[in-house]
Amino acid sequence: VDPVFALVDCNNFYVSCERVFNPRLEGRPVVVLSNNDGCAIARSAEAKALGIKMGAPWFQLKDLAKKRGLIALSSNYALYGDMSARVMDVLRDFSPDVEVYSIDESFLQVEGMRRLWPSLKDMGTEIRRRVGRWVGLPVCVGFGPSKTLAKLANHVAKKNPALNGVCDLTAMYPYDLGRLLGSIEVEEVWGVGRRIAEKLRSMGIDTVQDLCTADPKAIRARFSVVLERTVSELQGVSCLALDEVAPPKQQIMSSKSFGRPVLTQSELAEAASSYATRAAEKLRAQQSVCGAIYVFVQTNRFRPDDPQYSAGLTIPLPNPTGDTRLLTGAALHGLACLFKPGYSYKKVGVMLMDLSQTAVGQQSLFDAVAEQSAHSAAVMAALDSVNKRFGRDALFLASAGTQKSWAPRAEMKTPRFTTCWAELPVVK
DNA sequence: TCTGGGGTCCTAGGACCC
DNA sequence: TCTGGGGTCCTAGGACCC
Repeated sequence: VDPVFALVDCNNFYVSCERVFNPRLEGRPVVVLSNNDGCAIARSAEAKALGIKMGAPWFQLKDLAKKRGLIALSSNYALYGDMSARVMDVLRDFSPDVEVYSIDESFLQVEGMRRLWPSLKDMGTEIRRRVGRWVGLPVCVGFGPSKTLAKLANHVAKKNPALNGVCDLTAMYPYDLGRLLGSIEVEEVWGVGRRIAEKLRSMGIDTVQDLCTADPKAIRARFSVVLERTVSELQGVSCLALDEVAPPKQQIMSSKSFGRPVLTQSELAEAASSYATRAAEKLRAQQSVCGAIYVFVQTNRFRPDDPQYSAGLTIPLPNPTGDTRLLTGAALHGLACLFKPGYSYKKVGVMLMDLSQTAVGQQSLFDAVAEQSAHSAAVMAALDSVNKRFGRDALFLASAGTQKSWAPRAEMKTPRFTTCWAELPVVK
């Protein structure tokens, strides 16, 4: 049986999540901002109509807020993560084979389920209806014989209101499909970014159809095996399999911009300790340990007249560990080496590298080290269970600080409506 | 005053090995 | 005239994704 993939993608996901709990946002231009209230990373249709670009800095949009009633909200990841999980649960009713590709989109493999429906179009329409009714979010559905074509179908569904949010490329005649692909710019293809699009255009490949009919070997020679695969996928040959279980991450990063300039080593250290703690939690959640930690600091590159400084340092760990105390200690040691007074710092971050799975961890040659690491794992298990029960950071290292006056700004954040008892919506 | 934070994969080139 | 050749591992840099 030929594979059929569906790509289900939520429309303006973060904005749509906010609208579920604040219907007054319907019909109005709304953007959700990145961390530190920096850039617009989600836009309602009305905001797009005002000409607001993806990634536009908020300080440049404030004028629109005054004059055109643009509403900006800080990002609320607790809310979006929970809404995402609800959507994915609904999707699992339509196929057992689901790959959660990002917070707002999933691939489904549906060839085994299609006979339950008169057509794929009907299946897609029901997916839309059910996610809309049960979760409250609008989605679009694209079907294709490969993941790349399913992605493209989703794009077509989004751009053509007449399709009512569902596009099935598998049902099209080759001639019509060719005409359709010929009307879409090549950069809309999944895996073709700005640089590759530029190079393709210089070769006379402007539309998706041009890329689809290109010679795969020539593409491989001038680009790489990745783009060659993309061409095959566009031709309807599925090369990318559904990945149902996400493999453990190979590196874990935690870093954020400061809400204000930071000058002192002690404040940088609080932030580094906080981010090392967060990264270590993610590390343990995927049953990994890490063999090295990278710490970096940066000044504000958008202020070229200020003295600039950017540096990083990798600290190898003598024994792989997931212990917040050891990782924080290493991070702070690195920071002490990096810190130079007299600069106005904008960001600090840590990256955990050289990860391995706890179960296959190499045993230490020395009994004392093995004993220590067993003790450390027990302490971390206790720490994680306390924080799971009483809330994040119920128990934390004092080095992370208590005031955190350097914390990123989030001045327009909505409540955690679905994940925090104290912040449940109230109906009056 | 004010400009995000995560990730992945591939390639090229050098070191090194037999 | 006439430099071997094949392989692995590592790193840096570049491209992409959301």
